[in-house]
Amino acid sequence: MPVTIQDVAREAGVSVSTVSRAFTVPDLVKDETRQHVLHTAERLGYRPNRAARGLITGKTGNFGVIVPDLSNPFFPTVLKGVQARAREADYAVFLADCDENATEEIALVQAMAKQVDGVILCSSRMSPSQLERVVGTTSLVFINRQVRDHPAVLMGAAGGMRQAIDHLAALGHRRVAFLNGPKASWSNRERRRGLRHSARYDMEIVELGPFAPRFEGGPHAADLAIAEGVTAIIAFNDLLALGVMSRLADRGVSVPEEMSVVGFDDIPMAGMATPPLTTVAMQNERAGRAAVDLLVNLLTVSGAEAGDLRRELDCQLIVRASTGVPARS
Amino acid sequence: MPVTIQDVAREAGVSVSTVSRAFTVPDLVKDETRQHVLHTAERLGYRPNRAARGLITGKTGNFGVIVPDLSNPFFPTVLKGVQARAREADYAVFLADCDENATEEIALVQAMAKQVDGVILCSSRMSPSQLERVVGTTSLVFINRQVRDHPAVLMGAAGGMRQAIDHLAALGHRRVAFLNGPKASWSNRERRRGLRHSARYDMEIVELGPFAPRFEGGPHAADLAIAEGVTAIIAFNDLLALGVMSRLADRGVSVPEEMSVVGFDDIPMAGMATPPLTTVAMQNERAGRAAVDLLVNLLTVSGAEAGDLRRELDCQLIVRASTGVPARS
DNA sequence: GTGAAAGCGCTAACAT
DNA sequence: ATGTTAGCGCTTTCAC
Repeated sequence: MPVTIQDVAREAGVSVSTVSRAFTVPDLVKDETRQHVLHTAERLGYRPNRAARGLITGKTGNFGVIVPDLSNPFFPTVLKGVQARAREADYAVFLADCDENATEEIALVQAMAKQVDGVILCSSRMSPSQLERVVGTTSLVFINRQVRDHPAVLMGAAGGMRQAIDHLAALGHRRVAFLNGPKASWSNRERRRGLRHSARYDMEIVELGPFAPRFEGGPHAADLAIAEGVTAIIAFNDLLALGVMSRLADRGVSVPEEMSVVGFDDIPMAGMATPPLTTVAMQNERAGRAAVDLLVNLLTVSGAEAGDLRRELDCQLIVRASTGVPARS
Repeated sequence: MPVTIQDVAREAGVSVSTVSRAFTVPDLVKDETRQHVLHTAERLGYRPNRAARGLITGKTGNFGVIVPDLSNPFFPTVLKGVQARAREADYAVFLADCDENATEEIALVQAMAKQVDGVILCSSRMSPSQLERVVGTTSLVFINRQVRDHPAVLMGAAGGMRQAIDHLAALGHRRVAFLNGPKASWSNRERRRGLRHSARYDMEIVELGPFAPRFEGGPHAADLAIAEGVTAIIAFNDLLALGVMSRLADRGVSVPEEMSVVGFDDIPMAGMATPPLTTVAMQNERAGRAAVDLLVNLLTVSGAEAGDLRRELDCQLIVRASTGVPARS
């Protein structure tokens, strides 16, 4: 029932090779013939079967993306960028959600491998040894994870973290909590690194956690932070920050008058809908696009010298409301 | 470089047909042989090439999902359900974002068609005539869209809307605004329908919009609603509601003391992080799973009699905080 | 119960 | 510039 290349060839009165060439190497067929073939194909509603094509070329025109958890709004924003860029580059994308489970993640890469030219691993939860096992299965590009010299898009936290610290310091905060995210998370290490790098003699940092990077992790984290007597909280991400704020409200601690809260990630909605939450905006969508660029480049280029394999994106503090209230200290 | 069925056959000392059978029709090969083959395959790390298989069977083991906008947090939650159920049924999923653009949507369906066994169209933005054009391209299952007798998962709004209306009435509200979403949206029609169906003699409904179902649409909507002198606002969805609340805060109108706000969709974060927002929770994840069930059923069953083609999910009002403040009226 | 061979839709040599 | 042929990795008759 589907229209094949044979059908088009027969209808157009040429050989299949000519039809094939009209699509893949247009320059090799006479202008007039090509027009005719293309027109016939259009009329018949022919669309090349990429799977069949891939069988012989070894290229599928697809790639995969694996994210830890779709219900974490951070990932859809990255995906949005991936999607947009993928279509521009004429790639179709397989999506999978590994549910924060490294074993699942491996299985998914392997399941996808044969149907894709490469896979983008978003905030991979795999251990280094697990990672080694999948490397080589297919072309890999990482987002927010550094694996030896593999291509990666890294969303740095140094700039945003420094801004956050300076901001809080300027408001008079002297004792601040940092709520750790997942310990296997590169982003968490990166944020801690930024934190240490921005250390100030006049500010004490209390590290808490790790906590699940979700709303549900917030309440407990808030209780611990309050018990520590801090006047400001820097949460691993917005979701956690939101959970924290919810608990603070329940306990009658007002933000930002009594407690300043800072979150990471760019979930514009979070900060906009909850103005006292100050956030460090990440360039999620751009990261998604960059990852596709890297992958396409990797697959296109001769291979040996693949140009820059690493893309670093920075981030920026966004103060939406009156976090500008000095700590009572 | 990849391990093929040939490699396994050679290594196991059997023919390719036997290997193939060991995987697809295990009963047809002797127990002992099968064990040996499967073991060898495992050892070599062989994974059948689904594309090649699909070429001959006509089934790819993949399906596609198209959503209007990944940055609308409603869709990722549905996707989460789709993903979970897809993996259980051993399907891989193609994802595409049509950017609220019907023309894109058509193109995406056609582009996917050859690589999938079916497509799930989530809140399709296509016009009826556009829809007719893609029907027949591949098996289609709709979410929140009714197209003749095509399989669909419908998230009804009647129950939730009635609860919302009764709730607001009980609080003493007599003049309530409904902020319309996209006019091509089935969900919007469904919600309006629920609204009319729940009409009360003691309550006046002011319809406004349509507005984009996004945070950005809220501020303007809020201004119009205030100008209309309503004491409560029912927004098409949570995103819009959040935008409304943001504007209300800017204008010094406190929620819920001076204005009650109700949103739709299940973006748990929205209501949890912003307690004065009352929401009607939809069963997004379940809808995603149901859609996959429908599709799998459609592809598996003999075809003629495909069982139930429609799944209706209901919704429920969630009052998280003190919306329980009577209108001053 | 197992093997040999044909062929799915397509592209890439190799002719012409 | 175009046609012919041989497969890509797999399933599926058809023999044995």
